[in-house]
Amino acid sequence: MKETFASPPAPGALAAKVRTLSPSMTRSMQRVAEAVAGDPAGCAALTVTGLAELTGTSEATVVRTARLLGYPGYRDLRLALAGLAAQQQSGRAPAITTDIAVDDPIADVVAKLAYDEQQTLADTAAGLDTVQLGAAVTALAAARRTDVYGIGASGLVAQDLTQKLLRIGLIAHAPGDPHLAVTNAVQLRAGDVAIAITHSGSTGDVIEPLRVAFERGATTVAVTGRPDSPVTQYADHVLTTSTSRESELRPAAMSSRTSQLLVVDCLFVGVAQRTYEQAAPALAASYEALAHRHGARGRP
Amino acid sequence: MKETFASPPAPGALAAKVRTLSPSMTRSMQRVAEAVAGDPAGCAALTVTGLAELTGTSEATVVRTARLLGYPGYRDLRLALAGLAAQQQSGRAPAITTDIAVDDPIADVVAKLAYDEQQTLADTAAGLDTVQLGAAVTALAAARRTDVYGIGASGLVAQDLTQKLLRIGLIAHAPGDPHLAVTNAVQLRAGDVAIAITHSGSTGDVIEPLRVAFERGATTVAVTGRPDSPVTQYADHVLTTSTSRESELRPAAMSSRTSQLLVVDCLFVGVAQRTYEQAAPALAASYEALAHRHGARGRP
DNA sequence: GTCACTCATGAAAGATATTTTCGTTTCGGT
DNA sequence: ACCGAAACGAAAATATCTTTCATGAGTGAC
Repeated sequence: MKETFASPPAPGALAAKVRTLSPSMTRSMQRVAEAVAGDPAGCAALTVTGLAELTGTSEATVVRTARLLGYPGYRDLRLALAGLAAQQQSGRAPAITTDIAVDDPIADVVAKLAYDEQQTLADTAAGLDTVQLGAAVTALAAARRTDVYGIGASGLVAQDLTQKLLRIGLIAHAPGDPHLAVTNAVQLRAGDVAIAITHSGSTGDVIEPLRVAFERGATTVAVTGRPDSPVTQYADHVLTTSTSRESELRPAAMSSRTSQLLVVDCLFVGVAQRTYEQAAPALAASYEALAHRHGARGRP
Repeated sequence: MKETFASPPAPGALAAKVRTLSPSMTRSMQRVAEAVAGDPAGCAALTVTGLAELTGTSEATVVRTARLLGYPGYRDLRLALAGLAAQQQSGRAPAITTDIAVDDPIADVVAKLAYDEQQTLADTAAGLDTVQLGAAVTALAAARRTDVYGIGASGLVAQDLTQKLLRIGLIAHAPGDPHLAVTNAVQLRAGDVAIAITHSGSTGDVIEPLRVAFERGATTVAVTGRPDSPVTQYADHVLTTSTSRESELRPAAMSSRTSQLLVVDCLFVGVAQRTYEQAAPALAASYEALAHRHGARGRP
């Protein structure tokens, strides 16, 4: 075996090459070349024998055609064809810009959702004020205790942040009940931190505890999609999340959640960096504990 | 669980799949998988024998690895590799991510986190089995009631899904307590749906209620990063989430959550499509209700 | 420690796919 | 009608891929 390295198969050039070489081809070869140019993806799935049958010719002719097109043999033509097919496929992506429709096939739904969330992440990262973020991180790292307020979908984000902070040894709460939240907020004082998470910035149940914390002298942070909304009134630092367009089938909650989670992750990693000496072993310990638990229960 | 491998050869998902399946691979297979993920273009140019030599293993091992990655044999893996190589060549980012370091400035943290999560989303979307997803959606749309099980970070995802399903008028629960979960599971019967969300696939507290639901005849769905893990044993449909590599400052929970949320969103939108007549007014109604609430309390 | 057992592994046999060879067919010119 | 050249495909030869099977390394029980 020699394993010849053919000239780079020049992706899009195939159709052109077929046209150029067509005159110098015999009838059978033209049939093969046509099939290949017409449906690269389909042909890539066929063996020599398969392609020979499809075009009503023989294996030998297929190989001859491959040679004429500049490849050492059919095997290499096939590889090039697969590459071409993949490129074509990926080029056919921009159907994504449209909204999700009721009759979209499930594969499109996946693609569109993924794309939208990626977009949301990019927007959020671009729009995040790193100065405010840094200030919030500093406050968190030094806090005696931290409260995180959120309701509904944002409540889950609040809990997510709380879980993470607990993992690195900080004291954090995410009261689920609005009354409990206010009760908690009353306990805060200077040096503590309160974080309110609300997309609209107008959720009374979340604004209220933040206001209390603010008045008690705690450092307050608002994570909201509306930097001009009521909640910012009581926030020392405002972190803006991004809102991509919503639609009937894609409620705003979906993208705001993605955005909020990115912000929350940034807060977490920032704090973990600042408190590395304490955070690293704490993280390792909680990881260990869970691993054992899984080992013990998972595989009987 | 049946469906040992039914994964469609989804081109972009390869690196992710390697990462996902790596734990269940033997040493030699890992060497092969690594080579393939590391240099798709180079490997596409090699025959089985060549790749076996390169990785210091045997042809048999190479074929075995190809199988594990979801292809019928090496030939098909090679074809997919060629496709991948072509895509990379045509201007797709090589995906070089440096880990987050302790002394990274906060702006870098934001950028890296956003990029990683975007990557995770892309991987998940590419690796999601739309057939399984469709089946799960169908079951959900027709379910009398739905239970969603999850613990820790995955518990929040479970709640997120539950909240969404409730919004479109379905009956869904996400019991937080493991005992409560089992108690709930006992109530399920044929036609109902149980969904287990667990990254490791080995969380006993989540497997147990799913097993109960499974035995009661409910349709069971597992959302997990490990398609070969114990939880899939009791799952009619397995939805695989993607795992990007974790690091000290970036626990696995972070990217698995992103991935899980995408899957959950897909489920939700899929169900909303199928039950559009019912879902659309329900969504509108809940939107209305919240808007009034914000208006009333937000602006005093 | 030893034994029995499982499982990963590669050598080689077996099956396919590709390439080459070679004889037949076709076609244009005389 | 006959000749020669080129096209073509059947089948042999080769390369490549897949499967089988024996071996040995690792693991847990005793």
